[in-house]
Amino acid sequence: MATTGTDLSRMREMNQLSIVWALRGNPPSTVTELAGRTGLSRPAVDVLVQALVTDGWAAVEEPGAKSVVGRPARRYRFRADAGHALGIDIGVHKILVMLSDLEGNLVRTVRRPADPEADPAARLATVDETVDELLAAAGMTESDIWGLTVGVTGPVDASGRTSLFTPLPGWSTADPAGHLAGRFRCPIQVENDCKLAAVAERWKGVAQDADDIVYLLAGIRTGAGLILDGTLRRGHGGAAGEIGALKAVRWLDAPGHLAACPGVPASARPGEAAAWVFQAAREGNREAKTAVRRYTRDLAVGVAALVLALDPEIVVLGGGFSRSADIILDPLHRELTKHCLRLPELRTSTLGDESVALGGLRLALDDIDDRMLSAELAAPRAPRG
Amino acid sequence: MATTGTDLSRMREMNQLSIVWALRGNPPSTVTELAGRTGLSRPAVDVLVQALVTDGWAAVEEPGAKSVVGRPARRYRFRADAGHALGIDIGVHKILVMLSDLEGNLVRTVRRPADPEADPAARLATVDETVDELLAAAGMTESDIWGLTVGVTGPVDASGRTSLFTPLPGWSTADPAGHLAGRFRCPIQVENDCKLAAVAERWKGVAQDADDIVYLLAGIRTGAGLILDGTLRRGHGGAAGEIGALKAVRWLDAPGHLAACPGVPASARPGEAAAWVFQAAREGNREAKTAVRRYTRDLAVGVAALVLALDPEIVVLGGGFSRSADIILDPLHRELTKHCLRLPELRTSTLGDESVALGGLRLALDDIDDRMLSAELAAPRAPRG
DNA sequence: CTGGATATCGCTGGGCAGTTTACTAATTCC
DNA sequence: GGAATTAGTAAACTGCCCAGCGATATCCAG
Repeated sequence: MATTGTDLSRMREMNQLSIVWALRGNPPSTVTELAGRTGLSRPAVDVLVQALVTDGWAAVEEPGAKSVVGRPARRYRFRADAGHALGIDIGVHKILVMLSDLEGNLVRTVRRPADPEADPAARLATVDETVDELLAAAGMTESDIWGLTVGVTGPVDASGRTSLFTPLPGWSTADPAGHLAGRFRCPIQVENDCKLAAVAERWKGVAQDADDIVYLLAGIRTGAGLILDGTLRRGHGGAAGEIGALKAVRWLDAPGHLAACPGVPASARPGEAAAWVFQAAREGNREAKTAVRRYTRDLAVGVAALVLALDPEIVVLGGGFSRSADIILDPLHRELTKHCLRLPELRTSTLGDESVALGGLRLALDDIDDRMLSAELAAPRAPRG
Repeated sequence: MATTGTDLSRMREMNQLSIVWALRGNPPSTVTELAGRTGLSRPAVDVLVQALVTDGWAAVEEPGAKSVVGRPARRYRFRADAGHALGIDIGVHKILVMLSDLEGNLVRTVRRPADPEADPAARLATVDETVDELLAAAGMTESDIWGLTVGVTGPVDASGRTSLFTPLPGWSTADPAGHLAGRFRCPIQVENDCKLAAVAERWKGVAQDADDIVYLLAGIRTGAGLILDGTLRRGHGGAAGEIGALKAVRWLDAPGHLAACPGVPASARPGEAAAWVFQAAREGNREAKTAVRRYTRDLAVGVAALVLALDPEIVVLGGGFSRSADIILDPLHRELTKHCLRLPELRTSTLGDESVALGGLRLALDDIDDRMLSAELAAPRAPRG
């Protein structure tokens, strides 16, 4: 930890930054309020915030005759619309793109269906179309986007590829980052979908209060994303959370218990079959209940392995099957009790299928913050990848 | 992240701190060298380092006629002996206490045998005697110790107890922190032995270059300690790494394969039996080799679970059996290849049975740094727990 | 033994950032 | 309309770092 020395100019930069942090996420603030939040004196805040205004980071709101005594104060707000971020979920069945401003306020969402059998080129073409539609609807161009994250299935290596494995056909050689770099000059991240969903749960989901989270994707696929000490755990090769690959953990076969349940309509697609079984179990069907019990039993081994390895505060149940959490949660809890030393809290995701794109947004915003705000504070401008 | 504003005095403090970091771990340095390391100007460093001298953090070394041209420079050194730290390993068979200065230089080590069957009171009495002997030999008193860490077996909760389980008889209700707080007024930490060993491997062992480490304690007991992103991973309830509790992971039974090997002398104690088997396997004994293969097969399941969950850079093989790494490493590597997606590097610990106390030292020193150096820089004084 | 080369030491003036203090401006309450 | 309250602004003040200069100490060549 080679701390480097500081001089006056750096100090001013830091104070300007501290004002940005005090402005962001708060309603338009007066100089006095900012002075209170930052610990700086009023004159100092005044000078700094005016510099932020001329730089384009902040905007003045003239006082709107508030019902307070004393002279009404000018209010300053962070110009969250100075830049925007994209979260792109490249799923098996859908492409979902979300647009937010610098404060993370959602501006627009566009969703398109995707053919599960589509090859990478076709899938990326759909991504392009979806992005086109969203940008057009929002009245923006590529240069308005300061950062974006792509969520894909399978572990993502340092180059943004999913070389180890992925359920998307042909995707192990696809290069989504390279493809998008042709359009976007901003930093582009590619990340595993479970990891992004975990990030989303901590940002806007049911795990906002926790620093140590195991996110469980329970659906036709089974996977996990880890947040430790409040930051996403990627793993040295990007493959953290892939406990399902262990043979003793039967995550690959687990959903098969549901599909193999007697009575499932022969015409049902995988997702429908599971939904049928959960509904049947809800209605008391004995065989369905057995299938669910077998499923959760297999699911629990992997969760227990993660819980024992990491001792998290919360396990979040997400993915398509989390809609049937009322059926899954109890047997899962019982199974985990058998395996674990210390049982973490079990919560059910409420973000639905937007969690991956949301987590992508958060990661893109974090990256923007790292580049724009921590280093130096120039005029607002899209960072270059 | 509510960054707080900064003023001149804080800036000076930060610069003084950066000089402390530039002094520590380096040979006595000239003002010019410090200026180069910190990026500050020579006059600034001069003033700050002189303040450090009057505060007692630094000492002047008059120039010793060096073979350089030009006027010989005064050299300043960090007064690492201003305070000291203790690392205490409360093991099943031994009590080991290590003393270091603020730079982590070992000053003295004292070891005493412990009765495996001793109750907590007797064990803590042995700890007291060992500490007494060490302090007397070093010519110090309790007030010279600024921080200490106790290593024990079993997961440690927030209060410093091992309430979940521990192989030390009666220890689940023992309170080593409370006991030592009667003597020492400095901060006292209690931590799991595997976790401390992991810290030691990153500090002075074979994993100094890695940020993501799984430490495997392979001995009569089996356990693990995790370092992620360069910091010890404790877990929300202090039970991270306890993957051995999973039934599918046969860590409890694994060493039994060695003890049960045909041909082991009936009189051998557990540790001796394992050593006998490893030696026999080395000499080509077929049954011993089978026992070792069975042992590593069981061991590998748990390691694979940790590797798949965390995707570390390095797995360090430590514990008593690591002396026979030549026999274990190959079959372990083969088994891991079967289970894992991406195989981390496998290394063997070289720290021996001092790793727990060493890791305790590192944790105590980190705590001292956090309290003394990051916050404010008063005159050197032992922090209060 | 002496003078030059070299690098540190110690000092001084300049600039900058934030604080304190004081004063003026704008609004509400009575 | 005046008192009370709060915001905006300007000045003086303090503290810190930096650039630059002369003084100092040592080595080395002749």
